[in-house]
Amino acid sequence: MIRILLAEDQAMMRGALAVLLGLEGDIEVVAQVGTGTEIVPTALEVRPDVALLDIELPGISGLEAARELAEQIPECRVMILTTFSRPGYVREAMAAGAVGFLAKDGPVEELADAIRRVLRGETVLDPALAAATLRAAPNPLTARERDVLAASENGSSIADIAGRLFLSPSTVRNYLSAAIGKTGTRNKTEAALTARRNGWLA
Amino acid sequence: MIRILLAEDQAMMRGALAVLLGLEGDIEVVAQVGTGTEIVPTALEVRPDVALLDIELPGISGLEAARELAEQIPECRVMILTTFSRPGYVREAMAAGAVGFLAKDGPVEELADAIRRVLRGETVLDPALAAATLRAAPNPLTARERDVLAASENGSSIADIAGRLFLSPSTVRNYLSAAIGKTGTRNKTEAALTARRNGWLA
DNA sequence: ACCAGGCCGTGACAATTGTCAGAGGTGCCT
DNA sequence: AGGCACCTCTGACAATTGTCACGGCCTGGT
Repeated sequence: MIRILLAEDQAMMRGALAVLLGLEGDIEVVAQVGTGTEIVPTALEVRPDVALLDIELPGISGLEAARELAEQIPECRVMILTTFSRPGYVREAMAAGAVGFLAKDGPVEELADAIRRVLRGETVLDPALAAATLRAAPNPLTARERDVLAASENGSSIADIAGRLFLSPSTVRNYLSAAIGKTGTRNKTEAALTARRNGWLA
Repeated sequence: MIRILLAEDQAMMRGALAVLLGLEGDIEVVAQVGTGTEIVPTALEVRPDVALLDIELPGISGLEAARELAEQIPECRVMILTTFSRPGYVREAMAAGAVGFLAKDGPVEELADAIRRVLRGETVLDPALAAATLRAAPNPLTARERDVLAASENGSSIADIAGRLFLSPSTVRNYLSAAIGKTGTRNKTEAALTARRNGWLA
């Protein structure tokens, strides 16, 4: 029996996947969590063979959890299951030690088979997605630029961001200006959107 | 047998729900679509008892499709299944003639039962959500303000929006200013975000 | 020890954005 | 006919944002 830990924030999706995987004769969902924070503690307890992680979760992200799992439970294979096939996500997932990357816009039928394949030691990654990721520019933003962009995502003013990050408004404006240049956009809102779309934030 | 039409853009979610509902002895998923545009034509063809519609779909939205279904196939019950329990969505769904509103963050187990209940003529709507919707202010934005806000969601400049909507920049600025006032925000980005969050757009 | 690159800041300037006070026009309701 | 709500536009002004050029402070690599 393949023991699975399933991390997904949308309860209905989580439940549906759990039932579906449970129908496979050789797969057993031994734990389900709805937040990123629960992933590592739960995994330490149940010792799953495969962790199936969404990226965008409350608490820590699935990518961060993947890094921690790789460190603390190296024998547990990590597979990322996400809504967005963003180049930055694929890159980060692989860097975090994931051995599988599946998009939620693919057919469900692939899921169980993908799990079996990663357990056999194979890497599951759509070749077209891999190529697109390699073709796409890697994250050009510095850590500080990422911070500032992330802080601007809710439409905050520069003064707000400066206050929140304990920086001077001028500095924030400089970082934003740099980010606008690097993203090839025209203002901070566009910059934040494209950075997010490319998976360059969080 | 209860005949279901399932509209949901995320293939994995759609497939999982279809399998799950198929496991129920009295339910049969007779059609699955991934875009809003396909809903009405498909429904006209297969004549489902219940249409289970996501709101945010490519093409037309589930809410628009619900309105059309109510007109063209009044005997087909419409149930909305959505990620976001936005007050504006609930309000619009009910106004569009939907008899059920389910959030994807609820348990899957409720789904089949909810379908049976709407078919018996009951209305399925979480009482707490209904109360929150009634408590929340109804959409205060005029049609034009909505247009302008929606056009500003991607971070476009006022000049861009004006060009796209064939309005003068001054007019766009006025609408945005009005929207900022009505949403109680400080700039167009915040205004667009809160309007979207409340389900006041599209 | 030196340099490159990142971090933090300043000041000045131009462009964009947000506010306010107008002034018409339409269509709907009473 | 009049009132009302909405649409469209203008011009002026203040505030915010974006750009540029600059200087200083660390840190890691050579």
